[in-house]
Amino acid sequence: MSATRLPGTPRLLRALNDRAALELLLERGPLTRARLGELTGLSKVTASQLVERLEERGLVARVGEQAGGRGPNAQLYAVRPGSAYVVGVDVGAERVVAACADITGAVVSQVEQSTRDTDDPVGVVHTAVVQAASRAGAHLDNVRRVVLGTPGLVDPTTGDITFAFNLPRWHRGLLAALREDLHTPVVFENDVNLAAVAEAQSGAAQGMTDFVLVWVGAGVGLAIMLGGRLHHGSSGAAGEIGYLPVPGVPIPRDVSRRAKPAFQQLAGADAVRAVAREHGVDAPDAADAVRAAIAAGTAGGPLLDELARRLALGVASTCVVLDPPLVVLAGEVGQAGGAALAERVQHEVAAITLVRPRVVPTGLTEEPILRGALRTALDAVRDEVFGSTVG
Amino acid sequence: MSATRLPGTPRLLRALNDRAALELLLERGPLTRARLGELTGLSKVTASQLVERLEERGLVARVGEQAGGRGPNAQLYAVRPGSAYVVGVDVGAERVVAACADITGAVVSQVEQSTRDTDDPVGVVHTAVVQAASRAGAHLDNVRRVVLGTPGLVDPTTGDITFAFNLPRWHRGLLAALREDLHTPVVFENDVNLAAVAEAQSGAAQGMTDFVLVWVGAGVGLAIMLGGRLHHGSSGAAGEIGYLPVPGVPIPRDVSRRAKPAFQQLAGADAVRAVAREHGVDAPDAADAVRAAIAAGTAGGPLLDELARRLALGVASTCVVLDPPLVVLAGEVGQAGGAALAERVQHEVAAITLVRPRVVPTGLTEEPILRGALRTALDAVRDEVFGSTVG
DNA sequence: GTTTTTCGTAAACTCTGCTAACGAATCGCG
DNA sequence: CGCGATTCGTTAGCAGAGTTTACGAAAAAC
Repeated sequence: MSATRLPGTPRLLRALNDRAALELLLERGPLTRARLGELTGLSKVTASQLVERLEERGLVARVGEQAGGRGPNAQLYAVRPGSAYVVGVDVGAERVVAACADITGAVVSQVEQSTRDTDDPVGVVHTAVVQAASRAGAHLDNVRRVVLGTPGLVDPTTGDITFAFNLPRWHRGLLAALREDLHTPVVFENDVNLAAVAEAQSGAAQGMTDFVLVWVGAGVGLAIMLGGRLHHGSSGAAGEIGYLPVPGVPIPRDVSRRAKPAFQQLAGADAVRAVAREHGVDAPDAADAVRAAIAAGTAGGPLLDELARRLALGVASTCVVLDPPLVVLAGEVGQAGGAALAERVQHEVAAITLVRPRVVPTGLTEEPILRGALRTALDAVRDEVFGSTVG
Repeated sequence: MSATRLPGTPRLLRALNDRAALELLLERGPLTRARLGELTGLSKVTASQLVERLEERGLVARVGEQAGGRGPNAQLYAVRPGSAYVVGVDVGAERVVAACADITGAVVSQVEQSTRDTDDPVGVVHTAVVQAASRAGAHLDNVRRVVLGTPGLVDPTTGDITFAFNLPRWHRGLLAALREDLHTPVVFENDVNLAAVAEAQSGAAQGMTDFVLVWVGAGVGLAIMLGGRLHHGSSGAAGEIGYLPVPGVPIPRDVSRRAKPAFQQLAGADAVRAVAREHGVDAPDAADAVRAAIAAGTAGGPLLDELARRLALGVASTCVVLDPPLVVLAGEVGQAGGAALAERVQHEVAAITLVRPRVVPTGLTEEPILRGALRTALDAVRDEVFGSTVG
């Protein structure tokens, strides 16, 4: 009938303040009641009651005393790590890495397994998740969310994988299998998107709310971070820049799963190897080729220039549309290229468009996709456990 | 010292509820105290006190009675139109249109003037603003904001125009001149962005929070609406798709103000006229040429196909990056092309990329830029006058 | 003309946070 | 070593905001 809004009852204040306090405890480490009052803007006595309340709910705990001050020693409080856990998984084609983090974000365990020598890859993933949890000492009931990072597109309405270009077929059964006996939400997320989340948390885009991450590996991909949130697009296909119609490659007039996307053909790992060969660098792996070029110093310049010229076409298209302040180059090739490649791309982009984004290489080496998966899971779980601010 | 957050004091509730009530009064017309209670979720008593408060603040007023019910006639309340005004201006190269709207959004006056026969265009704009206000019966002190829609880029930090491709020089002096004696905020906004705002309010994108608008006129431009808000980009240059590096046009290796942007060369009005001539259609104006092709029925097909093919390159690039659910074609050429052109573009985009956005022509004929300017001004002014929800 | 329903307003209560005051603990200084 | 100065945490009373309950008055229904 009438779309009634959420009322504006006093109870809302509690939720708001409790949430703010918990967020502060996570960000600024253990805090005293008094300090928490200052930071939230609440009075000393209200802050004190708030802590008591959260302690009763089991969300925070006393973790020590702060000596050295003038008056009596203040009690320090922190979020209780054990109040909830999450599991993140990097589901690659050949290996699976799972990790478990507590609600403070501390990574408590990590498991890696190969899927090459098995004929039950779904089982492998499943076991990895369960193992990660158990090694963390987390009861499965206390694992509140599992986020799986994979290549391919995720349908934003169903959460299923809709299009998987070079993705093993078995990923399909994964959601169902995990959801069946883990009584917890399980979600997919695109791997490149997760890498961007990690980059924003502790990589080259630390503290930035707006930037894009260009992934250059076997395929090329793009993650878009706007206002601190990922932009997925209406069908989850935002950032599939492999399909950019760029100059220099014939545009397939009928997109099918067979046709090779234009920009991908120009800048994917296959293309990188081919270009490297033309420049006299022969390596089994695209990233190796790039590293060789960099090691060669001046002699490697022309190869890097050519790669930058190609990448710049896609980066320029992206930047002309979005005008981000920062572009992060990631993926095996992007990482291998380092500052040398990033600088060249930045220069090249500035040459062909008006926008002049900063282009930098990834600042992460250790499992960016996995870290991003954990972070994504944490954000969602904190909303649940701490009580959402918005209703 | 310590970055204290906003407290969570009871007073915040007032602000929240008052704001919600005002918003409802704007959206759902005059309301009784009881109905307002239902819609906000507040109790009858609180809603009643709320109305009283707003009436004292001069923001709402009794506008009648609702007879026909069972009990005593309920009093109807509505937002007082005169509590604030805004002025929007479409600043074109050859003419200026200004309009004044009251805080309810009703357009109260509209003024149009040519800038061709004068050597003081700044004065013309200035006069138009003042006239629009006075004809609306609004005292200048009560005009709380002026939004100027112009071509060119707006620097998000300063609000000044940073880059104006084919923009008369005198726009520079405009901000200063208006701010000098109007004691009110004056801001520039890109005209294409404003068209998108209007389209979302009452055009082809009505009710959509995510879509893009492609402007095809003398130049080509793009406006990006995400989550109901315009995306401007870090330097205000988001959507300058004239600079897209598309196949079929040599990419200028050194972007200067002289060099013609690639996609612009392919799909701007000049290109449209040229293509039309090749197809045997000779018209003084690009939009006329398109209309002629449509009027020609089957015979005009090939021309429209070619235009769609060209436009699709830019639209595809945009959609590959953003994956919007809807693309609106606007501008003189986009409007002239109507459904015939939009359908062809939609088909063509689907052929070269994986994403399949709906492509439709603009649903607005009357001064979209002006309407968008008014709407933009209103959104800001309501935040000020009603008290912002966020602090 | 009576009954029923609804409007608007009081009065009393609940929930939340604030200010003031105070005992207790700790350090600094004579 | 003792006293004063500070700061922690708590208790008590108050102020702001919304809720439930009750009620008189007005309009329609019967």
